[in-house]
Amino acid sequence: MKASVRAQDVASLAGVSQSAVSRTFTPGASVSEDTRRKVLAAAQQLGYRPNALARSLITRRSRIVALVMSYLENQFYPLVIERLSQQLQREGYHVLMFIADMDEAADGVLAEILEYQVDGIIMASTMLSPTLASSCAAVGVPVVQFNRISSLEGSPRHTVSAVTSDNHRGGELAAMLLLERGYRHIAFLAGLEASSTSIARERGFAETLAAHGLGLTARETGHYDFAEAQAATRRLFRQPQQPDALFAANDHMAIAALDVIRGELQLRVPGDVAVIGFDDVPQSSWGAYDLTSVRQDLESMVTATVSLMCEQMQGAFAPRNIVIPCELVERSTVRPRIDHLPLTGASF
Amino acid sequence: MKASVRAQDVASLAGVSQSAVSRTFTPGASVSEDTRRKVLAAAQQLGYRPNALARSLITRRSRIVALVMSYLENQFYPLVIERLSQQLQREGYHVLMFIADMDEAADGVLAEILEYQVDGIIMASTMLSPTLASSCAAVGVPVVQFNRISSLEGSPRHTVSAVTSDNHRGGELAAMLLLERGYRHIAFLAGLEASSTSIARERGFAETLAAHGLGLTARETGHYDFAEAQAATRRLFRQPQQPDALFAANDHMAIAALDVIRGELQLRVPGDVAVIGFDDVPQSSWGAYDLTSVRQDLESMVTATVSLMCEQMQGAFAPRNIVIPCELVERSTVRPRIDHLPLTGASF
DNA sequence: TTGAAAGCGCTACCAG
DNA sequence: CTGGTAGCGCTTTCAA
Repeated sequence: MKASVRAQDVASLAGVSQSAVSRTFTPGASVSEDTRRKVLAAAQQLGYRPNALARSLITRRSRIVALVMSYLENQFYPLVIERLSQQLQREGYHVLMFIADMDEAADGVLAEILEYQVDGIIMASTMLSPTLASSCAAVGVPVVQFNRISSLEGSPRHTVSAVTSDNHRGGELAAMLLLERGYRHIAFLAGLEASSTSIARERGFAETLAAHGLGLTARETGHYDFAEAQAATRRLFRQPQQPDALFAANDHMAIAALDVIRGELQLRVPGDVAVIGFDDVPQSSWGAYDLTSVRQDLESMVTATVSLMCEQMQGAFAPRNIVIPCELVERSTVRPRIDHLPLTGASF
Repeated sequence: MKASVRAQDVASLAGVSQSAVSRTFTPGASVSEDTRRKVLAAAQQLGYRPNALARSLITRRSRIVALVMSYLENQFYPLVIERLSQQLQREGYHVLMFIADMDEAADGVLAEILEYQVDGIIMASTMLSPTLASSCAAVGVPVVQFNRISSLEGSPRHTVSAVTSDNHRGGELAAMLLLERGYRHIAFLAGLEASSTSIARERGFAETLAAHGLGLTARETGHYDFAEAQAATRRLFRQPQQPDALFAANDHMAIAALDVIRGELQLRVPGDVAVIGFDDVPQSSWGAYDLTSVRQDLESMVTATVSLMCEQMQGAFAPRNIVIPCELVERSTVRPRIDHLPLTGASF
């Protein structure tokens, strides 16, 4: 059934040595135009394709990058997969995909990945345990975290590279917008307590409020999950002091909140309540939501991740963090500025 | 930097032969409990992990399955990735991910995949050209198509296995619901003209209408794209005879249509217009849409795909098509039955 | 049950 | 530029 054409077969047919065949398929090797033609013809005739596994065994480079991910329900991540694999493909790498649970460290999974001699590992929306990080370092496999940074508690040796948005700044932008538009009872809907992104966004947000003499009216955790975010929203609005604005750690939860606020609580957005999300996923621009959001620059993040990865795969570099600016995208879930209205409280 | 522990190193430390190490890591090989213990201890100490590439070279099974996909914008497919890789992982396989363009055959990409000696290829939302299909067959790599079947024009030799929903039946269900609820000016929003799913859904839909003496009031193509589906919807409603119901080839386009119908055209749903989608993606149950849809049984489809794939990887089987039933999920974009209203036209 | 030896298909290093 | 030769790390005979 399976023919399995080897380089030797091609060599025999072409009347050259097996080495010549190898060279023909190695970019930048020295082969005469004549041999090259003969080899290519023979290869074509036999349907020969070099065996990447055998090649990797000797070159010690598999040209495979592992992508560990969870939480595909959030549309942001599918887009990451798409752009990341396209860009990696362009660099000659292939993506070995792994799905991990969102909240647990991906150790079990990664041990297995290592057997495939991957040239690098990209971790998105997943935590890398310090143990695993060091074992990757020991084997010399570069790791880049996407949209999450290592907790600061670990020793420096265990720190790994990361690409993130400027989440802190994003939180600031959200807070400034709400303050400017006159909202004063402001709530935050967190993602996962341990998530570095959620923490940074909240910090930037709360610090900016505090700088203007405001605290968080309420705060709940939605675990980045739609149903849980809905439940959290209900709790938020069950307080005696109802919020007049809500900042969610991502769009996915902001949309869940919008459904509760408009559908169940019968409140108007942005009249009664303002809502801001984070990510700017495609769904946020859908007509029925039209969500104001802090956009993550997916394209730049992916580009940075790929170049950081390539850089680390070239040689051993010190871990590096790349921070991508993010920007506010105004839609209709925060009321527009009304210039003739005097602002109460702090000035801007 | 890179230690690269080999079986030989473990053998030396454990004081056994390298073969013994190999056997220890080969399930079902005959090793004494004593040697096994010594090997495991040494392996642990050195941090040894078998090299899967070297293993594959000799066993001729890489335990890698290629997943070729496009069109991740439609939330259905990220979920497919998630479930598929989880189930494949459970069977001991790993997923090599490829993103292909939606409308072009995935030939370039697949030629590359073949070099990695994948044990099988799963194609989702992508077409496999007959040329490529036969070249896979020649190499003996099983191919399973997910949610798409080969065009019937190809010679039987080039037919490959496929898993689909019962799309024809799904179209029937949609038509029956609209007829029953008294809609009579019914339009269809197609996906891609060449897409087997879109074709089957339309056929089941149109045939059922025809059986009740009705034709399609209008028909446009949205190319499975949000913006294009919106444009197509505008064209649909620009006709002299405005539709009072719309069936879209998938939810993604149905949602795009809903935005246009409600937001731009200021029509009420389901009062003025009914909308039905296909897939039942999570977004369809979001409060702002609450879309009536034909549900594809993702879980069953994935399970069928995995078992079909495994079956083919065991030995050469004849190509097989598995069809999974689908079911109607009623939400609020089609008006409820009103029993006391006499139905006009055909009876049910 | 064990160890020695023969490759899997390829690249890389030699002389020529 | 070319062909021989020596492995990459592993599994799998084959004798012991």
